Amino acid sequence: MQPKPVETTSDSVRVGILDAAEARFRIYGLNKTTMAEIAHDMDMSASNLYRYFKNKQDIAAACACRCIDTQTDLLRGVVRTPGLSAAEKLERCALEMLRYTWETAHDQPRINELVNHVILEHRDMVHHKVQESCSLLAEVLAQGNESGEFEVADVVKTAETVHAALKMFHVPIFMSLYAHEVLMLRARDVVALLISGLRGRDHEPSQ
Amino acid sequence: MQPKPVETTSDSVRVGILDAAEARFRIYGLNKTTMAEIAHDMDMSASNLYRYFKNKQDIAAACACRCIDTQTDLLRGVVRTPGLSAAEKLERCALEMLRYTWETAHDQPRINELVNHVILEHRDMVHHKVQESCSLLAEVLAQGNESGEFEVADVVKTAETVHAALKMFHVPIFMSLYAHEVLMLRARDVVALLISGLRGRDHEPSQ
DNA sequence: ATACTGAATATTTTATTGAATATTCACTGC
DNA sequence: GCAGTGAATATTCAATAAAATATTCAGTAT
Repeated sequence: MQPKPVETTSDSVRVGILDAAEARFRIYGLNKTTMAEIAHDMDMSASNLYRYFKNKQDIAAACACRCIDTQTDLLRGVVRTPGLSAAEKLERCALEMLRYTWETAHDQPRINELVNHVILEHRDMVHHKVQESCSLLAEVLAQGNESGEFEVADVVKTAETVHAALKMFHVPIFMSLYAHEVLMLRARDVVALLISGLRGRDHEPSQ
Repeated sequence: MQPKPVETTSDSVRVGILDAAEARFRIYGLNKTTMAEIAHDMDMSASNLYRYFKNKQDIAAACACRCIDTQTDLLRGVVRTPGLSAAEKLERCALEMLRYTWETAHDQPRINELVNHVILEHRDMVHHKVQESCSLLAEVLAQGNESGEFEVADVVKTAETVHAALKMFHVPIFMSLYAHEVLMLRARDVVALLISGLRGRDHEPSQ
């Protein structure tokens, strides 16, 4: 009477394959990692990998998905931290996200390249990630409304607005264009200006 | 006693070459345009082009520079329009820039690709363009301060902050990720939120 | 000296092909 | 049926040579 083992065996193999693949992708990148190598790490034949994944692209996509989830988890961690004001959470969200994006872009260029590549054929993954981020931001805005810090009419729409204004700090391309310090200061400033706006009485989302 | 003709001849040839090159770049792109073709359009030999430009990359760079200047001119047009409030100018700046970026990305993909390529080896061009944009935004903020619409302590720094928050709408990559309408609405919302913040009394730039 | 050219040379792009890798499939042991 | 394999086939990569193009240069005309 185990609790929901469902497909324990098959699933754990899948996870194992992803772990092995990710480890190699990190070091050698997607193109320089062969199915044979991943299979060898798992003590199986290359052909057997196809029992768990449709093809190599699918393994890459699943890896990218896990990376993106890590980002969302990070945000969730901040948003669900007890004892922080909404304004503090908003700032931490922006700065944590920036830190993570920066570090990934610099310390794990291979994985970053992998994610960028996968995203090209899975636009929906980006939209899903953005939506999750916005949901979390909406939570913060709602908290701000309750505590009286903010006065936001439409938390969902405004979350999207805030997310758009912070886009620059989420996107790897900009990481190589500016120094880390500059980005941190800039992010702080943008958040401060946004918070100032969220307090305002007269902000009306269009339509 | 002409007024400053300086290098009239040589300069007009340079402009002619750039016009010819740009026309071909627009249609065929940088790589599929040869020096021989540009030279033929100008009724000269390919080797003679080198009297006016160091090499092909330089012609491309000069073309990219002209495109970027067009953008800045657009912004300047909005900022120097008489009879608009600072808030109206800010919104028009954002929307005009978005419209231009969108149209360029969609109608002139070759030129866009050219600019992106050139930017890689001339980072300074980006920074210069950003600085010019920020100067113009700073003008608007200063106007807002004078008219009482805004209360901005450091117009230069805040201009950079506003520019960062609007980054998403200036950068071609995002143009293919969202529908034009969505971007327009989102830009409007971001500007509205920023304006609301610029009115606030308590916004302090960090450091 | 300035504006220019055609021929010579250097560099880049393109095409080709053999090798490496991805993917499929018929088959084995449980 | 499920988990797995090795051999066969399809696709992609990488090295190379050939062709196209960029760049230089010696020289002409004004």
